[in-house]
Amino acid sequence: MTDSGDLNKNRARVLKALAHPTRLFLVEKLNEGECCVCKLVEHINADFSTVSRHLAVLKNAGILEDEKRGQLVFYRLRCPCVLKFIKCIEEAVRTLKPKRKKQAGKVAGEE
Amino acid sequence: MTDSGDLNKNRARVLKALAHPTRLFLVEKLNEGECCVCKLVEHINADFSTVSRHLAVLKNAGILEDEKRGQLVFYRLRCPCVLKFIKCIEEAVRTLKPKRKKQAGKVAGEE
DNA sequence: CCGATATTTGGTTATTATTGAAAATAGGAA
DNA sequence: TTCCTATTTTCAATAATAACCAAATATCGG
Repeated sequence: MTDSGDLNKNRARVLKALAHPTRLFLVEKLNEGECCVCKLVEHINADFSTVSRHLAVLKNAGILEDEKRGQLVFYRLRCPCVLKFIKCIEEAVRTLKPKRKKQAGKVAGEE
Repeated sequence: MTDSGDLNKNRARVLKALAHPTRLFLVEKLNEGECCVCKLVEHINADFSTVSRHLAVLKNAGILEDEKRGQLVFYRLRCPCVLKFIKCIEEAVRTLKPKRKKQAGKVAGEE
C-alpha cells in the first residue's frame, strides 16, 4: 500500500470488530436501546464471559460505550451510524451472492 | 443468538473478508476498474503469493470476480455496492474515534 | 462485615489467519 | 518440444481469535 495505509488500517479495525455473528447480533440488539450484559446474555447461547469479551471488543473498536449503574453494566451504541453501516452490509450481502464452486466461507488458509 | 443467526453469519463472512488493510486497498484499487494481479502487486509491499491469496479471499466472499486473458488474470469488483459500503465504513470510522485504553475522564466536547 | 449478584480477567486449548519461500500449474513464445 | 512468465497452491512457522471454566472484582442488601 503506497498510500492510504493508515486509513485502511482504521477501516479494517472497525470491520474486524464487527466481523463476528455474535457481535453483529449485539450491535443489532443495542440499536434498540442500551442494555445490560445479563440481559444480552439471555439471548446468546454462550458463556457470560464470552459475551463480556465480545462487548469489550466492540467497545475497544469505539463502537460501544458502557456505563456502570449499580451492579449492572449497560452498553450502548456510540453512534447511530453503525446501524446505517449494517444496512449497507445487508445490501452487499444480498447483492453479493457468491457464485461458489465449493465454498465461499473461508477467509484464508483453508485446507 | 436465538434468531437471525444465519443472517449474521453471512454478514460476518463479508465483513471478515473486507477486514484487512491490504484487502481494502485492493477493493479501492479495483473500484477504479479491473486490474491484473501483477499490476496490483506493484502497489503493495508484499509477496506475490500474499496478494494472490488476498484476492482469493475477496473472490470467495463474492466481492470480486476474475477472468484470465492470455497469461494475465484480471480481477474486478462484482458489484458497485461495495464502494458505497466502503463509504459507510468511512463515515463510521470518522465518527467512531476509538477511545484510548485509558480514559481518565470525559471532558465535554472532547474530540 | 458477609453473602449474593453482575461483570471482568486469567489460564488453557483449539481453531483460524497471515506470511514468505518454494513448488506447481497454465498458457504463450521461441 | 522447451523455455518463459504470470499466477496459484503448498508448506511451515507464527500470530491472533474464540471458547470454556474458574478465579478475581465490584456493588448491593442485610
